Formats: sequence, C-alpha cells, structure tokens
Amino acid sequence: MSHLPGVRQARKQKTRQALLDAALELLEGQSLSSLGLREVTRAAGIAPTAFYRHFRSVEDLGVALVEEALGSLHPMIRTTVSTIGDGEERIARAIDLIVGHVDAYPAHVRFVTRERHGGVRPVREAIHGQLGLFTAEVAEALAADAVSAGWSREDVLMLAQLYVDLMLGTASLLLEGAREWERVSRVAARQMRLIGIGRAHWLDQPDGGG
Amino acid sequence: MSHLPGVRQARKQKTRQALLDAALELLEGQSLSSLGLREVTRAAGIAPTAFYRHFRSVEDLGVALVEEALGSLHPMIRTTVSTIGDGEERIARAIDLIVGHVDAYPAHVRFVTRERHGGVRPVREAIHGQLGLFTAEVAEALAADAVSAGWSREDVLMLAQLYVDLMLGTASLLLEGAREWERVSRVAARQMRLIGIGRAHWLDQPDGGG
DNA sequence: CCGTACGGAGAACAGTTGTTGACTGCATGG
DNA sequence: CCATGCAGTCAACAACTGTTCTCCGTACGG
Repeated sequence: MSHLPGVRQARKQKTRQALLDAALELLEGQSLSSLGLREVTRAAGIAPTAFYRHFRSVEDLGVALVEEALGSLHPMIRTTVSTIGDGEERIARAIDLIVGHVDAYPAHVRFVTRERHGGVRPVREAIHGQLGLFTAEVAEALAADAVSAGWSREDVLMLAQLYVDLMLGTASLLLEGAREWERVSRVAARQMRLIGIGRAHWLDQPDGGG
Repeated sequence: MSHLPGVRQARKQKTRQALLDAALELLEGQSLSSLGLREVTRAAGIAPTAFYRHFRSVEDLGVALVEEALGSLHPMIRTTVSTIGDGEERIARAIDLIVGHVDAYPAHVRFVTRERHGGVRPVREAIHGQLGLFTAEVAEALAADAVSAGWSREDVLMLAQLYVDLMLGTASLLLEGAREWERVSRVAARQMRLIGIGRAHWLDQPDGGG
C-alpha cells in the first residue's frame, strides 16, 4: 500500500498537520463556524487553493480535529479509571489526569468544550460519538467494582455519564480561570466524592435498582 | 424620564426585538462569532446601517440575548427549587421545569448552551454571570433544608453547581434528541436522585464537612 | 406650531470570502 | 530513465462583509 518512508506522503501530512495546528490556534478566539478557509491557509503559510488537497471544507477539518483531540485519549482514560484502590485514590488520579491534560493541550480542550455544543453539526456529532465511547469505557470500569453489584446496565451508564460530564465541565473551568486551578480542582474532587457516596448508598433505597 | 405610551420608543423597541428575534433564529444553525451584521438586518427587514441605532456590534446584541434568555428565568428557578415536600417531589418539579422550558423556548436554550463555551468572550462572561446567580439561588434554597445542617458554605455551593450543570446538560440533550425526551428525563431524574443520596450521607464520612 | 432630535434608508468604501481553472515542479513506479 | 500523478501556486471571479457619511420623514418638547 504505502512505502515506509514516502517522501511524498511525509510532506503531505506535514502541511496537513500545519493546517490543523493553524486552525487550532485560530480557534482560541472564535468558533469553528466562523473560521475561514483563507484564514487557515494564511496562518499555515500555504496558498488557499492547496487547502482542498487535504480537506473538502473547514467542517471536514473540524471533524479531523476532533479525532486528533479525543482519539488519543482513550488509553489514558482506561488506565486512570481502572486504578485499584479506594475511591479517594481514584479521584486524585482523575483530577490529576484532567489538570495535566488541560495544561498540556489547552487548545485541544478548548476546541472540544467549545464545539461540543457548537454551530457545526458534523463536528458536534463526532464529539458526541467520542464522548459516548468514553462513557462506555468508564461504565465498564465502574461495573467491575464490587459496589456495582445489583446495578442495572442503564444505571451504570447514567453514573458514568455523570462522571464524564463532570470531568468536561471541570476541564472547561480550568481553562477559563487558570489562576484558580486549586479551588476548581478541590471543588471537582468534592463533587466526585459526593457522587461516590451517592453511588455507595444507591441500593439502600427501596426502588434504587428499579 | 420616558412617557408612558411613547410612540417613538415603542417603534424602536419593536425593531430592536425584531433584530433579537432574527438573530436568535439565525443562530440555530451557526455560532454567534460567525453571525454577520448584514445577515441579521436582512432577516429583520431593515437596512444594515439601522443596526447601529440599537447595538454597537453583534457582540453587543449577543449580550442582550443573554439577558433575554436567562434574565426572566430567576423567579421560575426560585419557586421550583423552593418546593416543599420530599426529594422526589422536587426532582419531578425540576424535570418538568426543564422539559417545559426547552419546549417553550428552544432557541433560547440552544443559544445559551452553545455560547456558554462559545468564541465571544463578553457573551461567555454574561452567561457565566447569570449562571452564577442561579447557582447562588439554588444554594440558598438548599441551605434552608434540614439535611444541610453542618454544611460549609463552599460545600453547599459545590452541590448547587452540580445541580445547575446537570440541568443545563439535560436541557442540551433534550434539544438534540427531541424524540428521546422520555429516556433523557428519566436518566436526569436518576442522576438527581443519586446526587440527593450522596447529599444525605455526606456528613457520614469522617472528613465530610472538612 | 415650529425646530429639533432621532430612527431609518441609501450609496459608496476597501477588504475579505469560497471556488474555479490552468499551470509548475518533483517524487514515484514501471 | 522516462512518463505519470499529485502537492502546491497563481490569477481571477462574483459575492459578501463592516463601517462611514449623507440624507429623509416624523414624533417629540417647548
């Protein structure tokens, strides 16, 4: 199929990456639906027409950005959430994961939180799909715990959704108020703890598992 | 100051409202940062230059939209969250409030959830401000419950934030999958129930109120 | 009842946008 | 080694953008 070095394809993916990087940087101050094709190519240092060699439209580039921002996150999620130990240990790991990721890839995080409810349908759907995968992975890990005995599949998923949404919300707060990261992560930890307590007592209620 | 009838001011606010309505409709398919001034005036049926008689820029109009979308919501929140009765009663009321509001003002809800993390700073800040007020109001109501005895102010706020975020997330899900409103509201109810359980057992932990 | 202030229309401006077609140079594969 | 394919450039296009300045009609306040 493709030769290993491929001087040709290497150059192509290089400028493709330049387009993605330029777009991501421009998106720090605006939404994808207002991002112009020429704007991106100008920032990437290539001619406007060359854009079409890589993407059909800016929407298309947006979908590729979703893959770049979220695709490589699955292994990290898995290893973090499947940590053994008490709840506090897991919470600390999760918070560290979020803070570290926001710190390492702020533009990616901003892009995802912004376009999750943004004005470009295909991008929204791509993000929603990836988050659905995350939710399923978290649910799988949660189901393996002893506390989840007797839980319905749907309830484990609703719990996982709670966690995933909380993590995204926390990431967004960390982005906006970078100077308050201590307070934000402390609140997030307490919210996770409270959810964990609710989880532990879920089946105490008469219709808890209904 | 202003005469009661004011044929002049009435006409002005009429076209001002036409601008807001037109913008809101156009925003169903795009983000605010890509909304053009001419686009809005065209949809509102007035000349582009007349726009400046009402707003200094599209950003400005966006901030006004935040006020329109969220400003009138405070009394509803207050009366809903201060319902007396057991937790289930309150949860049902809250879900009804959300579903009813999304059904009655879908464009407003879409605007808020989209621009909450959108690309226009002043609008983001206006939304954040309003949501902060909501959180404070919910916190006040929660603090009045017997279960909140011994809670720190900060913890009541973190609980309120959890509820507010959950309500917004639910509203957004209701918007996207209008056909699944039953499933979505059932999951949301269970999430609120779980949070309520965590709340009830919060002080069971040795360092719960720390 | 009249002068004025104000909401709105119109024309014009320099820029920018997405997309097209034809062209160039070079790595590739036979 | 040569012909092909493909990344990238350039020029041009009609359409659109935000903003300014000038003008018009009319409700308003004295």
